[in-house]
Amino acid sequence: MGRPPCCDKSNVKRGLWTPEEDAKILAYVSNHGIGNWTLVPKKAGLNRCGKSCRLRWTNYLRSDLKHDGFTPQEEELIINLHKAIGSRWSLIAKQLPGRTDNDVKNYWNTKLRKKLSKMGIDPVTHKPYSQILSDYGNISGILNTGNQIGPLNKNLYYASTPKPEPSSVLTSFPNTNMINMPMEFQNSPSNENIVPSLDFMSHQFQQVNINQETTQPHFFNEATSSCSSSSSSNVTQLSPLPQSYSCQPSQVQNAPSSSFNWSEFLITDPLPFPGFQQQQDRHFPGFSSSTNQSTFAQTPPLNFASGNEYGLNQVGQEEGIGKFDVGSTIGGHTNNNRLEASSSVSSFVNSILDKDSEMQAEFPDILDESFDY
DNA sequence: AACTGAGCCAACCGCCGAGAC
DNA sequence: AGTCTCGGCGGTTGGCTCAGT
Repeated sequence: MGRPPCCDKSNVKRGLWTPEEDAKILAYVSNHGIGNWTLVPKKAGLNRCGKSCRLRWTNYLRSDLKHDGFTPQEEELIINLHKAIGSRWSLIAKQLPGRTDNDVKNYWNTKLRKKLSKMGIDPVTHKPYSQILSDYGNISGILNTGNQIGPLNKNLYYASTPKPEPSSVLTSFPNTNMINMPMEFQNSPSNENIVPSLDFMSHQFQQVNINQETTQPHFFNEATSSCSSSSSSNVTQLSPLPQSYSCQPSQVQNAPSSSFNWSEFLITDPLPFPGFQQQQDRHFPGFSSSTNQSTFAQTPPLNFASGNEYGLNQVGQEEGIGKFDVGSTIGGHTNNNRLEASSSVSSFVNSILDKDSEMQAEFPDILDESFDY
């Protein structure tokens, strides 16, 4: 039953590609075009998995790819799109001609994330660290029920946090409530804009000369983990944290002891995206979470490149770079063929709106709160 | 010259939805 | 209807390069 396997994975070559192998793929594609990748290794005379051939082609060999460095315009577009839709690298890459999702992802991880962090902006939430502290402290103060369970575990912290600079100034947490975040709130997906991100925590600890043995808050010490990023016990059975550092549901070992129905808060697509509401408000004054799609379709086009709030170089709008033209796609008014958003993007936006409405209904108090940059 | 650590990036891993069988 | 692969995707890793010591 089913198809035969595409290749014998134990007998295929792995690792870096040689120029000869590249030439074989190029020759094959130029003669036959791209189609069934499982046939490519055999027909091209390669001892590689078809999936590996496809990746080599899409990420490196395609003739339309750029291999030079990212421009400031591309850089800012990536930042703005990441702010709007998170780590949907393929969607972001579609707005950058000649770039692959792998390119964008690597560039983000190696350059942009650090750059934002140095500027005092949390690269996950795209909010200033000071505001995250403020938001988190306020929420924690309101909802603190006495549970002292941290959303991040020690291993994750150590794995992600650079060694403190010897010259760092010894301070303390501005608001100790942040280490006592109530469990109920940690597990609400609507809390994503408020839970301190890993990057934020990393940044925060760079400002603190931590004596790991004596002064490190129990926030990081308390939990143990069976997965790479979350604690055990009842804290992280379902994680509200962004996908990049949350446990997969299959990794959950123990059912929550609470009668609270956590499954109600599970969403398969971890919306909302940090900053999306701000984007709506910024570009469409009066556009509320409850705005329906027909209203949305009548709004002006989104242009994520129009802002320059990070102090980076202004995007070259004269070249059309950065037109994330959601409005025109949905409304059917396309003015920029080169960078027109795909239908998947528009449906993606629709799903955002749907989720947003659901979240608004379920957590009105939290989502009504505005976040200003 | 040798070693070390950070930066970078190509490639792999594992998950998922769609569709073939 | 159930099983399986394919293709797409995001996350992670391995190895190369280079600067600093």
